[in-house]
Amino acid sequence: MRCLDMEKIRVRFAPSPTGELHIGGARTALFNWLFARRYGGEMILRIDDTDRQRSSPEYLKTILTSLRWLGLDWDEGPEIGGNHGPYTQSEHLEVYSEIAHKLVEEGKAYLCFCSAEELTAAKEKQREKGLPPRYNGCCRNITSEEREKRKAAGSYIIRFLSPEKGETIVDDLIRGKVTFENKIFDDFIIVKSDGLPTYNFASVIDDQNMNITHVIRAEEHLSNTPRQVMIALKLGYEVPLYAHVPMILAPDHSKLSKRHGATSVQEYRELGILPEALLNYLSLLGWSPGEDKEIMDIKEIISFFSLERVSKNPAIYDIKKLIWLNGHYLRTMELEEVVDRALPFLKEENLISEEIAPEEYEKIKIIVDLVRERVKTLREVADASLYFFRDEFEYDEKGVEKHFRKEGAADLLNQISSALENAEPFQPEEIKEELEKLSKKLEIPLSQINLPTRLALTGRTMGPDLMGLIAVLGKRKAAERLKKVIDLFNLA
RNA sequence: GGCCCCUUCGUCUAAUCGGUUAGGACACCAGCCUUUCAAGCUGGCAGCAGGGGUUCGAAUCCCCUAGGGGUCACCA
Repeated sequence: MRCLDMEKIRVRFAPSPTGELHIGGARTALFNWLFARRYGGEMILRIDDTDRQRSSPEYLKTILTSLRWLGLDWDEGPEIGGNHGPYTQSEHLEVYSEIAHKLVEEGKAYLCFCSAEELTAAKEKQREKGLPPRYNGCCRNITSEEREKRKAAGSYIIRFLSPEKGETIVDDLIRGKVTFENKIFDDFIIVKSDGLPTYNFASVIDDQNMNITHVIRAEEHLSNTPRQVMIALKLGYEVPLYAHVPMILAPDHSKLSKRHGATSVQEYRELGILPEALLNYLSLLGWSPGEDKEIMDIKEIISFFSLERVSKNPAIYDIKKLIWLNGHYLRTMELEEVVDRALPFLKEENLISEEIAPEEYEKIKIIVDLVRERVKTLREVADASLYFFRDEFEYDEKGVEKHFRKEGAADLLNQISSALENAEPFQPEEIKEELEKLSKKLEIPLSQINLPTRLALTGRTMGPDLMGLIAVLGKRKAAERLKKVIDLFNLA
């Protein structure tokens, strides 16, 4: 057990670059980061890329990008270095190999020459018999002479010699002491036939060499932990403190996967979710500040965070709450902040050009302010403001049927056009006055005027404040659009 | 199947040592506001998995059952 008063807290997030950063990984990264920041510790980023087949530099890049986008930084790791590098496992493979062979020399591990096919066949048999699939230990007692001969002849793997008696206890900060009987473990593999270490092995060595004090990771690793503890003990390492945080599950209670829709940080970013909202939401999955407080900025989350308040049970991930939170952030953030983040989405939809003149920016600001009350994502900002930037758009069919396809529609639209003509200056207040005047003159309710106006100007039956909308559009465009629908729908 | 973890409204969660009308949030429903739609405000619906103990008293402690999840890979 570690003596924590004497050393600085050091935690690590160790993704393997075999996919994008998903929501579960992001939450694990977040909890590590919060723990480090809360207690003045250090956050290390390590890349666990010992799976040659599935790891790729592209995935690594998106993971780093996602972490940075979320605002989770690291004190040591890829791209910034540190005193405990290299921070990518594939860059110091000799270390693992050396230690593995040392264990073999000491009789704590041994070479196994069984082929992958033989092993899977044997396991299949055991499964059929209803027995747990275990390695039968057939290479345990090969003589050193025989070993050298076969070693020269072909590839081999290295297995850890598991103790047959006793128990291994994992002291978990969240779950308490968890006891495993040693006899349930078979001689698991620590070095694969390609010479690369397995996760359980490499991880233990790196945690030691990087001086990791707390291993905070998802609960799926709890069952692996005794193996790691056994290795650490055999190697004479200090065992770090563990904290296994609950899993994040899909709404159908299964493990989160592609078929559950957006699961990666990157996808949420593209959907127009704000990092602030995602971080806030993620922090609430398996943790709570202990009071009725849910909307928190990152500083507050750090100040409230503690592992004692992390819950034990898995959390089912509910996108509705994330979306709601995002909407909340969208309408409470500084307007300019929202505008700046919406800009890329507007560009992507080809609503604005790459370069924006200052006066155009001011106009966009007014537009974003107008629509942000009723959208929940940045992407929706683009959709909701489409007709401000384009003159061509669809008209809501039901709306057309209801407000245009009737006697006197053309006349009404013309009257509205004239009324708007009189609004001077062309500002919401004045526009409203003119439309109200028209409503009185025609002796019809204001809504009978507003609805067709909105439809003619935007193609939609709902949207932001009509007067504000008309003002932004401008007198000329408003008149053009009102006239246009008369021809377009052949109104009488 | 073996082992391990978990179990409070549909969902995320609160309830420090056992004593609360079991609290908040999302979602849902209703009302208010209103030029539409939202937003906002107000109110409502809804939960201690089940069964045994221990105790004056249990969501909270113990046991059993059930359910969910994880793991048992030359993946991490």
